Amino acid sequence: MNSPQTIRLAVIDTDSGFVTVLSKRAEVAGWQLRVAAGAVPAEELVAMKLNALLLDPTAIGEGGWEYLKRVCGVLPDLGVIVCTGRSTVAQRVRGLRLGADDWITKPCHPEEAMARVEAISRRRRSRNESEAGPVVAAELEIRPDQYQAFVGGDSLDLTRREFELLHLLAGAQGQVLERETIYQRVWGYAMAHGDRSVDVFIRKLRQKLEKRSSGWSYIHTHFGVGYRFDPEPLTGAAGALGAPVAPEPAGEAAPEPLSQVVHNTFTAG
Amino acid sequence: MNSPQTIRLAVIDTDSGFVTVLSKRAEVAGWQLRVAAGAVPAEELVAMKLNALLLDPTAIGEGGWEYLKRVCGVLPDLGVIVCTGRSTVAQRVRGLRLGADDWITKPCHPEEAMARVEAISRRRRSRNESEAGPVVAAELEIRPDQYQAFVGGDSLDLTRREFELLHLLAGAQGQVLERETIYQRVWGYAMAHGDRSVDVFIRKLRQKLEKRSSGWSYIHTHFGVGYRFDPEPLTGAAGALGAPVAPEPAGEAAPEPLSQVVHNTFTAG
DNA sequence: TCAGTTGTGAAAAACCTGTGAAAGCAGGGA
DNA sequence: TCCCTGCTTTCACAGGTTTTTCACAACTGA
Repeated sequence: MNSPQTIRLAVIDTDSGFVTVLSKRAEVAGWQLRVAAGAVPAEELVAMKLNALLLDPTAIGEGGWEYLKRVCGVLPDLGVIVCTGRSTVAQRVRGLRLGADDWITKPCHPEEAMARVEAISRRRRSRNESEAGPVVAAELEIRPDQYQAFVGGDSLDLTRREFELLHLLAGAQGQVLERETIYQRVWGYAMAHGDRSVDVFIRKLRQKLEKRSSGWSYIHTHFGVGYRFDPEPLTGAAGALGAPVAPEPAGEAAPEPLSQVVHNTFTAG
Repeated sequence: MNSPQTIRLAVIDTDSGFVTVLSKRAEVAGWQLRVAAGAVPAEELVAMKLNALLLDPTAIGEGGWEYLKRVCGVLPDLGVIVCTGRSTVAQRVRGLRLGADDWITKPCHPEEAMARVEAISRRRRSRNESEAGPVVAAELEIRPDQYQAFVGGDSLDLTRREFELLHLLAGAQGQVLERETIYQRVWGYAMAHGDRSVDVFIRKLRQKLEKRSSGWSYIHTHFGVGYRFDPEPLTGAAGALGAPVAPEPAGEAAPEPLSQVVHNTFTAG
C-alpha cells in the first residue's frame, strides 16, 4: 500500500521567511520536508523519494535554468514547482516548457503553495495506485506484501530489484514495456543511454523462474522495444528435469485460450 | 513514438476576447480545440478524449464549484485548469483541493495559459503513454500496447520501424502522406535527399500484409506524392476466400477529430 | 521517347540482446 | 575499524536482427 497522504517535498530557496512559514505549516500537515539553500545534486533528489520539489531558481543563481532542465530530465516523475519573485510571461513560459509543472509568483500565501504541491502530487500518486494484492500467473504467485514470488510454496529468492521488476512486468501482463519505461518505474529516474541494467536483471529473473518453474516461459523479448510478461507453457520436452511439471495443463492454468491470442514474439522461434 | 503532441483541449468560458485569441494560437500550434460557453456534461467530456480542460467557473454560474468537483471526480485523468478573474487565496486553495490541477488568474497571457496546458498534458501523457487504443482496419488489428499488428489473432511479426510506419499510416487513414512527412514522424528527424528508406519499409509492410491478409489491399501509392492507407477488398480472383465485402469497417479507435476551433456551445445539459 | 519515380533483391553497416565476469557498494559482524 | 557477503552496476564480446544502402528493373506521366 502506498503511504496514505504523506507528501515528501524538497524546498530549494534562500528566502528564509517564506521557508520558515512554509515549514511550520508543512510540519503541521505531517509532510516530510527537506530544505536546501542551493543546488542539490540530482542523485540526492532521487534518494529522497520525493513527491515534489519547490524551487526558486534565484537561489541557485546562474545555472538556474540549466538546473531546472536537468532535474526535470533525470526525474520525469517528480513534480516541480517554481516559486520565485517577479517574472515575465516569457520566463514563465520557458520554465514550464523546460519541464516545470507549475509556477508561483512571490509573494505567495503558503497555503496556496501547499495546495499546488498537493495538486501536483495527487497526479503522481494516482498512477502508483493498485497492484497491492497478490498476483497469480501460471505457476507463479507474486506477493507484494512479502516482496517475494513463489512457485508451489517455494520462494524464488528474489532480491528487491528483481522482485520489483517482476512485479512491474506482471502488473502489465500482456503489454510490452520499453526499457526506458521499466527503468523509470523500477529505478525511479531516467535511464542513462546505454545502460544495460534492465537486461541483466531480466536474465536473473529468467534464471530464477526457470529454476522453479521450468515448464513455462514468462518473459518475452521484443526486439528493439522491450519486454513482455505473458506466461506460456513450453510445449517441447523441455521439462525433463525431475521437476514436478504438469505436462499439458490443458485446463485452468492456461491464462489464455491458445486458440486465439497466441501472439508470438518475433524472436520466439 | 506516440501520436505527436497534438493536444486536445476544451475551453469553457464566456470571455470571447480571451477565447478568440487563445483559439487562434491553439490553431497555429495544431491543437484540437473545443469551445463552450456553459457546462458540458461529463460524459461528453469523456467522449472527447481530452488532454485538458480550461475552465472559468463563472461561465457556469452558481454550480461552478460543484461542476468542477464532479468533473474531477468522474475524470481523474483529465487535466483541469481553472482560469478566472480576481480570486482570494481561499478560493484558489479550495479549487485546487477540489481537484483542479492549476489556477490561472485573468487577465493572463494566452501563451502562458498554453504553456500551463502543455505542462499538465505532459504529465497525463507520460502516464497513459501506451494507453493508445487498438486500431482496426479491415482484417487488420493494430495494437500499440504490443508494438504489433494482427490478422485473426496471428501476428504479422513486424519490427519496430515497420510497426511505427503502419501505425502512422493507419492513423491517418484515407489521407495521403508525403515521404518527407512520414520520415519526419517515424524516424524523428528530417529525411535526407534521396533516401529510400520509406519505400523499402513500405515494401516490407506490403509483403507481410499480403502474407496474412491477401484479400485486401492496404497501402496505395500516389505517384510523385507519397502513400495512403486505405483498406480495399480485392475483387478479383486474388482473394482465395470469398471476400466479405465490408467496404468501410470504420474501426475507430482514434477519437473523432474535434473540428479545429469550433466556436459554439454544445448545448449544456 | 524521355526524365523522373517507384519496386525489388541482396549486401553492407549498424544496432540489439544474451551472457559471463569483474568492479563497485552497502550492511552486518568480528 | 576491517573484513565478509550479497546485491547492483558496468564491461566486453559473441551471435543474431534490423536498418540502411545500392544497383537495376519496372513503371508513370508528359
